[in-house]
Amino acid sequence: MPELRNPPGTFDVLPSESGPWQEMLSTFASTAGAAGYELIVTPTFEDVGVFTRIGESTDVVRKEMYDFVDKGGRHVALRPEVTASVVRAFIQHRPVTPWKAWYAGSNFRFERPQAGRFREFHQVGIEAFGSSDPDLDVEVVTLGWDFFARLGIKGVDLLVNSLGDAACRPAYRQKLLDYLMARRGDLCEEHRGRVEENPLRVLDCKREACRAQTAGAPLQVDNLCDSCAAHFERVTAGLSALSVPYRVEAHLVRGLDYYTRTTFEYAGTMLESSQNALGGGGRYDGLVQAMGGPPTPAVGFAIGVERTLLALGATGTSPRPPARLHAFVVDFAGGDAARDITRELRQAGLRVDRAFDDRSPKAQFKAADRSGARFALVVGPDEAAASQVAIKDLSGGEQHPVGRGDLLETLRAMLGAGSEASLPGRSHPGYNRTP
RNA sequence: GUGGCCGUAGCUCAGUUGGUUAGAGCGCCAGGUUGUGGCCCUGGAGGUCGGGGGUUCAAGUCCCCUCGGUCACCCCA
Repeated sequence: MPELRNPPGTFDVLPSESGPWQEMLSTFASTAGAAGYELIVTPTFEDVGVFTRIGESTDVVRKEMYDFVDKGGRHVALRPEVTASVVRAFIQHRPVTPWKAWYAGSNFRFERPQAGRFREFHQVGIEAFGSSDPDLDVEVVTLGWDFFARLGIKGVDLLVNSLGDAACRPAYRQKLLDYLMARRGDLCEEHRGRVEENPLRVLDCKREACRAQTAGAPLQVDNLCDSCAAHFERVTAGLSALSVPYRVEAHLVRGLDYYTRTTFEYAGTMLESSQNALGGGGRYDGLVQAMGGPPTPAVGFAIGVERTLLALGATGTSPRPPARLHAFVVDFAGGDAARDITRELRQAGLRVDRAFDDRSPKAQFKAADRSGARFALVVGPDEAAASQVAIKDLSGGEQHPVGRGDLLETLRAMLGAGSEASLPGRSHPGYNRTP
């Protein structure tokens, strides 16, 4: 065992297995970009206050925060999620609305790692500020759905719910609390003493005791005020109109308690592990104001990169591996040709690699083969003396010389317009690895 | 924070009731082919048996502690 290792709950994505990451991020970028969302980059750490506003009673804030006092005496925290940072940036910079942003990056939560759960994990997500139009909810939910579809992931369940707003949530909360208090003794041990703290949580409890009691509990969706009911109706109607299959899950209560009205989750039914939420989000019409900004409705989602990659492995569909090399230079005539040719071809837009350390021809050809390159460009003493390069097709074996000056042109012709599609693929054993 | 299972070469693993210099396959490097990969043959490099302590004439093997991994609870991405 090496002395120095990555910290618990973190991991390396090695060059040989980073293809799916790149594929996933570029797919997300183009999906969000096509809908008018633009990249936002915010700090990975913030003043701890940015995150405590997202809900003092949530586990994320209470016990999972990676916070510390820095050398300047500031109490900061590595972000446990990105939404709070985006809201902070929105308030700080006051952009004109509607304001639509997407992001990708690390998040940190101090928890015991397990399948699909890490201390540093990655999310991609979008946030849209300044509109309470239910059709924006539909756009956001659909974007996430389409993202999974574009990756070819099968078996995603879309769960939607409405948590109401300031007008109808308190009344419902009281109604639910009355119902639960009457059955308090039959709830699970955990919730028996915490009903008043957050009655909605009980609905989400997975224990048998609670489930039995909450089966007939009043539901928020049945107790929405007129405007929330109309909003939710428009959202579900929109999803139906766009043929996005969803299921109303009245017990869906998300972990961050800033959500209002629409909440949703993408559940991976293909995952064997118990962490099967691929992503989730909702509307948070009160958060901007709660964090000191102007009253501004907003909606967004976050999707877990690791879990989505797990889902890709589980469904057996993998993103196309990245293109490999066009050519690999084999030079055993001193190295000048390798040095010059790689530069020339790379500047011309080709993907080219070479060997170093003056290795034997055999070793260099072996390296060329392993690189997945389509052609080997061979320069030995004979070719060097004649100012030639031998182009060898690595899939077959035939080889013929061309003049040094004709190399680029000839190679381009042989590659067939140099399209990416002409590159050989390669299997990626790392695709089914976790993460 | 709590619990189950697991730590032997880069990877996947074997190692007999504790008993001599700890093995295999794959991978890597070299040679077979004075200049040619993918197949084959031969050879080589690579290990404080996660770490520490204990029991014993003797520990990879048994005991304790610790670190790490993994899965689950909780919660969530």
